[in-house]
Amino acid sequence: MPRYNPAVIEPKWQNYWDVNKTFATPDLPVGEKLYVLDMFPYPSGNGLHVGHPEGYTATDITCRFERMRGKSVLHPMGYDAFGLPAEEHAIRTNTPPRESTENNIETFTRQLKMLGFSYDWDRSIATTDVEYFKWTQWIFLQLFDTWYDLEKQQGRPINELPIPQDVVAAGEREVRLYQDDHRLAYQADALVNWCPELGTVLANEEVIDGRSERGSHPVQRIPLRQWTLRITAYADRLENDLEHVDWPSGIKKLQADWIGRSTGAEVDFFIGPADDITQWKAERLAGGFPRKPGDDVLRIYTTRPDTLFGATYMVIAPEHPFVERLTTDDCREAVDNYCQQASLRSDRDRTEDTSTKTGVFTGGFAVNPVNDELVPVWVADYVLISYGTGAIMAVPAHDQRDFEFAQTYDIPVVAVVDPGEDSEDRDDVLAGKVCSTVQGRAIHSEEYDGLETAVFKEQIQTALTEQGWGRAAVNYKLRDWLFSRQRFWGEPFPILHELGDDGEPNGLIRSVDIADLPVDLPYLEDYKPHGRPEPPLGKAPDEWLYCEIDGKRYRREINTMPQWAGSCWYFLRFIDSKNGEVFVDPEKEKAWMPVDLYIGGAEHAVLHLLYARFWHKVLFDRGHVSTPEPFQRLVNQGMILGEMEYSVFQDADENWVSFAAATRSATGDYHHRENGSELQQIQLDQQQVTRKGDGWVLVEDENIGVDGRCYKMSKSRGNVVNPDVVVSDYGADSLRLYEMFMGPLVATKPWNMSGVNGVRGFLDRVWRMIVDDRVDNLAVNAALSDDGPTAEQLKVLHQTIQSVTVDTENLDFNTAIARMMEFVNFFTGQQSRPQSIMQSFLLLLSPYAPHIAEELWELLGSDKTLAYEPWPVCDESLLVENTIEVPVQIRGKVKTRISVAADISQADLEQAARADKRVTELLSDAEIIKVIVVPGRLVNFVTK
RNA sequence: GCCAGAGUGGCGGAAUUGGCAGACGCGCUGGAUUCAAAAUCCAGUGGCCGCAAGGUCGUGGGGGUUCGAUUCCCCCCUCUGGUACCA
Repeated sequence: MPRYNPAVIEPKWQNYWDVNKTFATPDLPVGEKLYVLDMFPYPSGNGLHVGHPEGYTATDITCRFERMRGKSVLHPMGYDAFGLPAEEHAIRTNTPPRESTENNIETFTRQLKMLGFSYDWDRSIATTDVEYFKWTQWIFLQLFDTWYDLEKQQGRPINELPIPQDVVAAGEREVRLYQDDHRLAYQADALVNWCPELGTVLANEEVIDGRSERGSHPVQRIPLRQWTLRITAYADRLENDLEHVDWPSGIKKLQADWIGRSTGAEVDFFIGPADDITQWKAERLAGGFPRKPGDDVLRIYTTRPDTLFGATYMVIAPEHPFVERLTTDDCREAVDNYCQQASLRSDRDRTEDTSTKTGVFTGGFAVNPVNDELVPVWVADYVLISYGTGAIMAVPAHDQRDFEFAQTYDIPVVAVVDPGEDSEDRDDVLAGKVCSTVQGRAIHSEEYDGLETAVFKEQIQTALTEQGWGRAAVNYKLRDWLFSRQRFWGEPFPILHELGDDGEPNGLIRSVDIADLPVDLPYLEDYKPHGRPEPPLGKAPDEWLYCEIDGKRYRREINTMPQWAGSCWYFLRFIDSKNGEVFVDPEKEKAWMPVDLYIGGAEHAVLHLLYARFWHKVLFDRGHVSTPEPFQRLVNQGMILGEMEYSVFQDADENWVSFAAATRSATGDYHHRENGSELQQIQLDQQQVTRKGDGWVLVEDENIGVDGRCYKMSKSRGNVVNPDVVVSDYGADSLRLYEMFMGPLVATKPWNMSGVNGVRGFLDRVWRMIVDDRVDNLAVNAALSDDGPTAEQLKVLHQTIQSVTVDTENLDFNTAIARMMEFVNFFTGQQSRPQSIMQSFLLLLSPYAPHIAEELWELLGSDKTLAYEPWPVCDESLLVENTIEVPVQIRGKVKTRISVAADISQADLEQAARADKRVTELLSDAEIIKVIVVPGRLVNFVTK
C-alpha cells in the first residue's frame, strides 16, 4: 500500500479508537476540564449535510488539540429526535416514528463515525430515549412545582407561595387553583398559533411571517387552552445575564431585542357615566391605582406618558373584552363586522401591508385623566390584544402608526412635543402635518410646558401614581412560552386531570408521582394529524388514558411537549448519561459545567438558546445546577452555500437575453422587462462565461449579462453536497480539512469541489513526504533520516508550531492549515528530513487530519495512538532572526528593501537606508523634508 | 422600513497596534517526465505601459485624518442574513 489510501486507513483508525475507547472521558475531570459541545442534530431522513461537519470538525479539532495539551475534555454527541421533522418523515415513509427515528439515528451515527470525530460515544443519548425523557418530564415537574418570587427575583417551591387570606377562606379547591395560577408551568386560554396543515399549535418563535417555520404553512389565531411556561418571569435575568457570557454580540442583541423590554406607564381612562368622573377621581386619590382594572376604566400602556395631552383618540384591539361595552347602538353593526373580519384575517394578512391602517369608531368615549377631555375610542387591528393591555392612547403627532391612522380617518393631530429649533421639519411637526417621535420640550401640556421629555416622563409618572390614575410599568415583546403540541411524537406531560362525578375533568390537576416516571407514549395505530386541535393521544387505550389514585379517577394530559423540550437540558445529561437516580449527579455537574465552548448555527439564536437558558435558570433557582448560565462561550459557524451557478435567459426563438432584462412574475415565470415575452432560464457552465467589468457575460456574446451566484443548499435546488460522496471520493480527512480551509469558521462560504481536491493534494504530499510510494510495501521515504536537523529546518518547524498553536487556539483553522502547507512545501524540497521533525509535524496535523496522522505516526515507530502525545512546544529562541529585510519607502511607496541586523538602532537603520545604492539614486535630486524610521519595520523618506 | 454582517486577483481567502496588499489553496499558462494520458515535479500568474530595467494604477464608490489607510472618521452604493404595527 504505497499510495495514500484513506479508504483503508480511515476505517482502520476509527475501529482502533472505538475498540480502545480512546476518547472515553472520565466521570470527573482529571486536572483542568474543558466541555466542548456541538448543537446536536435532528436525525432527519436526509442524513448528514456538509453543514453539519463544519461545526463538528471545529469542535473536534479543539478537543483533540486540548487533550494533547493535557486538559480533561468532555466532547459528547446525541440526537434531538422528537418533534415535527421526525414525525413528518415517519408519516411520509409510513413507519412508526420510533422505528424511523432509530433508523435515522443509525445513519447519522454511521456518518459521524465515518468522519473520525473524537466523541465519547458511550455518553450518546437521544431525546426520545425513555430513560432520557423520564428526566425531561421530571424537569417539567420542577417547573410545575415552581412559582416566581418577584421580590427575591427567584423561582421558589410552590408550597412556599403565600396564599392570600380570602383565597384560604374560599377553601381547598380555590387554594389549589390559586397555586396553579402561579406555577411556571400553567394552563391558559389564549389565542394560539394554530397550524391546520401541521395539525398543531406553534410557539411565537416558530411562526415567521404568519407561516410555520417548518414547512411554511399558514397559521391561524384560535383560542385554545394550552400549557404555557412563564418565561416572562425570567425576562430581566435572561437579558441582564447576557452580560456575563462570551457570545457573538449579534446573538446577544438578537436575544435582547426578542425579549424587547420597554418601560413606560399604565394609565386608566374613565369610561363610566360622564357625571361620575369627579367621584371616580376622588376614589382613586384615596384608594390608589388598583392591581386589576375595574369595568369603569380602559387601561392603556404607553412608553410616552409625556404625550398624554396629545391623545386625540384611543384604540382597543378587536379581541378586547370591552369592545362590547364601549360600542354604541348606532355603531354596533360596523364594529361587529370589523371584529368579525379581523378574526378571519390571518396574521399574515394583518402584517402584509402595515402602511394601511384600518379601524372603526365604537361610538364610545373615555376621559383623559390629565385634562378631563373626552377621547373617542376606536377598534383597530394595529393594536394587538397580546401586548401591554391591548389598548392604547393614540398620539398621532408623535407616533408613526397613530399618525397614519389619524390621516386615514381624519382625526385631529395635536403636537405636544416641540422637536427644537434644529429640527428641519419643526414647523410641520408643530402644525400637526408630520409626525415626530424624537424627544424635545413639552407644549400644550398645561403646567408641564417647557419640560424636556425625560423630565416630563418622570414628573408625570409621579403625578399619575399620586392621583391613582396610573403607575410605572414594564412590558416585554417576549410572551410566555406556549408549550403544548397536538402531535404524537413528543414527550407526554406527566400531568393528571381529576375527573368529577360526571366523568369530566373538574379543573383540578396533579402531577404524576416522580416514582411513576417516565410516562411513556402509548402504542397508537393511527397517530397522524387530522387538522383538528384534539391531540392524537386522545385515541390512546383507556388503560393509558385513565388511572385511579387514592380513590379519585384521573385522565392523562394528552398534549405533548414541543421539540425544544429535550434540547433544553441535554448538555447536562451528557455529564452523567446513565444515571438512574438523578438527572445529573451534582458533583459531576459542578465539575464539568458550564459548557466552555458551544458551536452551532445562528438559526437557534432566539429559540433553543433562549429556552435552554430559561430552563437552566429555573434549575439553578431550585438548586439543581451550579451555574446561572449554561453556555459560557458560543460561536456560530457560517453557512455553507452550494457551488457557484451561472444563469441567463433565452426567448422563444432561443435568442440570449441578459439576466438583468428579465423580471419574475408572482407565479414564478420570467418575462422580458420591456416586451413582456416569456423567457426561459438557462444554466451555464463556467466555460461559457467570462468576467467583464463588475459582472459576468457570455463568452459567445459579451453583451449578454450573466448572473453568477451561490445559493443555499436545498433539496429542491439539487445543489446539496452529500458527505458520504465526498468521503468516498476524497476521504474524511480531506473533507475535514477542506471544510476548515474554506475560510473563517464564522463566515458564509460557497462549496467548491475542486477545493476538496486541493486539500487532498496536500494530504498526498504529506504522505509522500514521509512514505516511499514507489515500493510495494509501506515503507518510510528514503529522505527521512536520524541526522540532526539543520538550523533552518528547526526554524521552519518552530515557526509552524507557533502559528498552528496560536491559530488553533483562536479557531483560525484556515490559516493554521495554510501554515502546515508551507511546512510541507518546504520539507518536500529537503533531501534530508529528520524523523523527529516529521513526528512533531504529525502531532500538529493530527487534530485536523487524525487518520493520516495516526497512520504515519505508527509508521514512524509508535505502537499507540498519538491522541494523548504532548502538543509540540515552540522554542522561541530558534525563531530569532539575525538579519531582517526592511522596506524603504519614498513618499510612502516601497522603492527597495535593505537587509540589516535585526536589532539595528533607529539611527543606524536610517544610515543603512541612505547608503543603499538605489535609495541614493532616487534621492539624489530630491529634497528630504522628513524621515520616518520605525526600527524593525521600515524607513520612509518624505520628499518634496 | 429597521437591525446585524460583509464587499480585496478569474475563484475561496490572507495581512499583529495604521507600516512590504494578494500568504495558502483552486484555476490558468509554460516546461520536465511519458509512446500518450493521468499523476508527479519545476517555473510563472492583480490590471495597464514597457524588449527590459522599470513605471503606473489597484482592497465596492466618493471625501477626510496621516509621512503612510484593506485597517481610523464622514457620506453613498451593493450583497447576505435576521426582523417587522410590541404603543
